Parts: sequence; C-alpha cells; structure tokens
Amino acid sequence: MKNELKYHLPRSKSLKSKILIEQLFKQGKSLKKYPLRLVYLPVNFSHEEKFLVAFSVSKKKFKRAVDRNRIKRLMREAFRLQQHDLLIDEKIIMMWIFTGSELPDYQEVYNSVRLIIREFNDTH
RNA sequence: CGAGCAGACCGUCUUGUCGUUCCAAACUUUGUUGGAAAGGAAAGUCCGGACACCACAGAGCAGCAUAGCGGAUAACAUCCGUCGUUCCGACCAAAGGUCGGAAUAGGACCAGUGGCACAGAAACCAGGUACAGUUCGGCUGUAGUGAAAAGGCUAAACUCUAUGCGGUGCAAUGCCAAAUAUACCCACGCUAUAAGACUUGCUCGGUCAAGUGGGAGGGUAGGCAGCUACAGAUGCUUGGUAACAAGUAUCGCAGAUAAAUGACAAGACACGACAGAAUCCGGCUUAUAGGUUUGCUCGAUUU
Repeated sequence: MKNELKYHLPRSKSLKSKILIEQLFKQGKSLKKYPLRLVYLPVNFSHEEKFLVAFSVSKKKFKRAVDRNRIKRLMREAFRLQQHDLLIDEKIIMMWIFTGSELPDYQEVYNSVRLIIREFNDTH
C-alpha cells in the first residue's frame, strides 16, 4: 500500500508523441480553472503507464525561457503531488496549459490543479 | 577614510522533506546506495575557426571583408606592442619642444568622376566690380570673402590599389529499425540541335538526363552514433616589454531531446539583479541588484 503512494513522475509518463498531441487538441475535452487549463483524451496508447502528461506555457505571453521553465516546473510539481487524487479507469493523455499572463506562485497553481482534478472526478 | 575614472573578480548560502536526468556499483528486477547536474553573459547570432556534407569546389566578372608597421593565434573585424595624427593638462618658451593622459575605419585625391557649409560678385564646365598697368585682347597685377579664387581640401564620396573569401550548417552527416510520395518498377523515347534541371549572383565551362503512358502503394516521423577529453581547467617553473608560448604536476567539470538540473519549509545575511545549456571552441556586442579588489587623480585626517 505504501508503495502505491510514491510520488514519482518519471520521464516515461511524459507525453512526447506528436501524433498523440495532435489528436489530443483535435478531439480532447477541456477543463478550465484560472490560471490553468487541462486538455485530456482517453486513448489506448502502447505504453504501460496509466497516463501520459505534458505541460505547456505560451511563448507569446512569456518571452524569457527562465519564466517558462519556472511555470512548467510549478505545474509539474503541483500535479506530481496530487496525481493519486486523479481517478482514472482507462488510459488517458493530458496536457496542462498555463493561460495566465503573469508569473504565478506555487499555492495558486496547486489550488488550480486541485480544483480541476476535483471537477474531472465529478464528471466521470 | 571619502569621491570620481579605468581594469579584474564574485554574483545568495545552510539544513530538512519530496522529486527529475545521467553515470557507477552491488543486488535484483524497475526499485536501493553513492556520485555529478546551466551562465558570466548560457542571450544577440555580429565576426573567426574546428567538424560534416555537396565533385567539377574550374575560369572571368560582379560582390563582400580588411587597411600605418611589427607580433600573438587554429583563425579573426580579436588581443599585444609600437609609430603617426588629433584633443586635454603641466612645464620650458620666439617658432616650437618635453612629459603625462585620452581618442584614433590611420593605404591612395600626381588615374578618372563627384562634393566643398558660412562668408563672398563668383566655389569647381569659374571669374564680377574698383583701381593701376598694358603689346589695347573677354590681357596682367592689386584690393575684397574664405580652409581653398584654379590651386587646394575631401575616399565611415564613388573609385583605385593591395590582401583574403566555393556553398550549406549538427534539423550537418553515418548506421539500425520500419518503410519506400520531387522516390520505385515496366514500356516508349535514344542522345544531334534547341529547350530543361543542377552547379555561386551573372557569363563561359562542366555535369545530368529530361519527357510521355502505365503499375503498385496511405506508412513512418523511433533508436544509436555525431555528443562532449579537450585550441580543457587549476597551480608552479622558464622565455618574452606584452598578447602568449613551452615544460611539469594535479583534476575530470551538464549532456537533455519537447528537452532533466526542480518544488516546498525553516534559518542566516549583504535581502538576492540580468537571466536557462542544445555540435564545440576563440572573440565582439547587449542586459545586470549588490559586493570584493588593483591602479591613477582630487579632497580630508593622523604621525
């Protein structure tokens, strides 16, 4: 039981395939809670993992690479610690997108992730 | 001690918890332990190389770059030294010279073309007025403006001279898997001319076959190498005015691929700026809170 609750988020769970990403944006559903947006799609991919996840920040809104790195790391960390709250019964791919226009703090991102996960669980 | 200028350097730290990438161990199965993990600019992509591919990469023109001299270097538009020129300050002083500091795209205007502010009648195919002279000519001299009146200045003006430069960039390129979409297979066409494609912007030269009809076929976009051990870093010695070179000792210092190097909490103080590797080096340019330090100048204080 303790083994189940380790908060790893290794590279094998990151969404890399261009085809899957394209499919995700064409057919995926979207949940929004400022300043984040989650796009997800149940897809039967070939990996062993239960889900694949990616994080994205607009290059137009944040021109400096340092800021984009910071936001992606905050989103990644917030999701890493709450990944077990997400109730999923089929394989799923998802993309977390930061839609705000100012640098957030960690608490803000964490709360937004929590709300979106809760809403996701309610709709399933 | 304070201020200014110039140069060099550093550019948050400590602990804990939870993580990410790579490497190495033992063990064993995707976990454990240990180690390593962005910058002085990683940025702009402005120069110079290394490396890779393109085989006519050849000739001429065009184009681009550089510009006293000498040196350093793999190379440079970088760096070092030195001479000249200009400016500032001090001293001596008749012109000028000496010392210190700063700046400097600093070859050629006896090849050609162009430009020459203001002032001035006139400024680059010139030439007015007044006076004087005169061989009586729209000739000569003087006055006057100006840096310059026909002889000069100007090439961060065209240009000329000298030297250098083939093109494309790691999304290069090679291999494996899978596959065969400017590709493949079959038939016609049959190398002469023209046209075409490629080769550096153009010309010459060179290379290639183009073209028409039919066939089957809807996939992959993943992995490995390149990829970080080297014009490598640090210390010492020697040579050199210096840039730098040689020798020697020690060290191993990111290698990701949609892209790791993080998040949070507590504490400390100077309260944290600009900012994130992407083939690799040498420079240049731009951004940068704060701090350390060296030299020079000025002021104050103490002995």
